[in-house]
Amino acid sequence: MTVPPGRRERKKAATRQKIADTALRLFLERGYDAVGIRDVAAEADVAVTTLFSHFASKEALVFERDEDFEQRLSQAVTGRAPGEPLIPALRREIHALVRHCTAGDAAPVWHLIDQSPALREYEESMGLRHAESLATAIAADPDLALTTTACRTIARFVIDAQSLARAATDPAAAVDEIFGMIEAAWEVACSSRPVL
Amino acid sequence: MTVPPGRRERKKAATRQKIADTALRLFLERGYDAVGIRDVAAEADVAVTTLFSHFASKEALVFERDEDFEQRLSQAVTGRAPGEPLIPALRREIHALVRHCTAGDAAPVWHLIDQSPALREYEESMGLRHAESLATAIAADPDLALTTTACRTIARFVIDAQSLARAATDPAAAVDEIFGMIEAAWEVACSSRPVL
DNA sequence: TGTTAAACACTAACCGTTAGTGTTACGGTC
DNA sequence: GACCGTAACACTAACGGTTAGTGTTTAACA
Repeated sequence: MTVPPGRRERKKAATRQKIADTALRLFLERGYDAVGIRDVAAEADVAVTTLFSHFASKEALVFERDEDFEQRLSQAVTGRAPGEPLIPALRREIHALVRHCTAGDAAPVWHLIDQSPALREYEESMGLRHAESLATAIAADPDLALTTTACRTIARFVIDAQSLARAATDPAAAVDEIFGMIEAAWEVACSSRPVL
Repeated sequence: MTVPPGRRERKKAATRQKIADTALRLFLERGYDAVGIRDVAAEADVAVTTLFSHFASKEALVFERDEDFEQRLSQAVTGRAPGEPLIPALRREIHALVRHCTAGDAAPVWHLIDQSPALREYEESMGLRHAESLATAIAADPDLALTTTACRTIARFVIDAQSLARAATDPAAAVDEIFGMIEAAWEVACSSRPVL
């Protein structure tokens, strides 16, 4: 894991990165729908099958780093300071994520996403995956001891917050507004906990 | 609108219905992935292009009546008794929808959906559309006067409730549990309303 | 009755994706 | 240092959903 990876793995990672970079460049230049898989493969100088051995779908080329999202959310739960309440920790994380999407160098990519129905649909479905893994992280916390349904619900709400805030005119304010609502939902879930 | 439709429209509706029925029968018999569009078209005795002039995609064949969902949700808001609070009205509607999905003659169809990733993804994306139209209905109620963000948030939560409850072991109990949380979120949204 | 628009049909293709089949090239082992 | 197993990569050919292009029939309406 921590030892310097062999040439083979370096080459593999390089190929993957070259494909992803090429794809993103072409998508930004010409638009997502105007670029075919065969174009990307040719420009990256790999075979189509090679491309699909690195990425599960055309959409996955755009969401190359989506596992980071998933991990960051889970770690906001599992890695928070002892005794720190859950919702503020999540709120901080969502603030950071939304900022990352609406400003900074990732913004053009999100602009691309907003314009392609296929990408938006894929993003939603990613969101569900993230919500499920977040729910698992919440359910695993012994300090909380909530219903499965309550964990899943809160997780969904948090993902909704990210998605809704991105679309709002003032994203940061929207995060706060929605998290006010989530906080209240959270307290209901805690107070009707099965075993106190 | 209310006059008896002409022969042309009756024929069109009949063709559409025949396609939908044939598709659903084949899907239930052989499984969604094992049936191709060309199979459905041949069995319904229409051309493939005709099929696609009635349905936008293969998945849409399964969710033939999804506009009913959308309308029922909006009507639960706009058509509720004067003075009736919003959330209980929505809770009733979601209870009915969840019951319809988990029991009754629609249950086999939902079993089909649960087993196909393509159908699940399509359903989510339908859910977003439903949430957006529900949000519009909520925003249009002059008694409420909420932020756009608050309306969208509540609408999403309600759609989440439907989706989460369907997957729970006791769907009806899950609806109540989640709506307890939604009610709390709702009150926060109301109390921090822009103009009282 | 004739005009027009819409429903329908057919062919042929496009595009994402995958199966099948080899061909390298690297890493670990003797 | 030669050897073997394996994983990355390549190539062809196809499959399945979807659409463009081009007619042909049918029914509403003047």
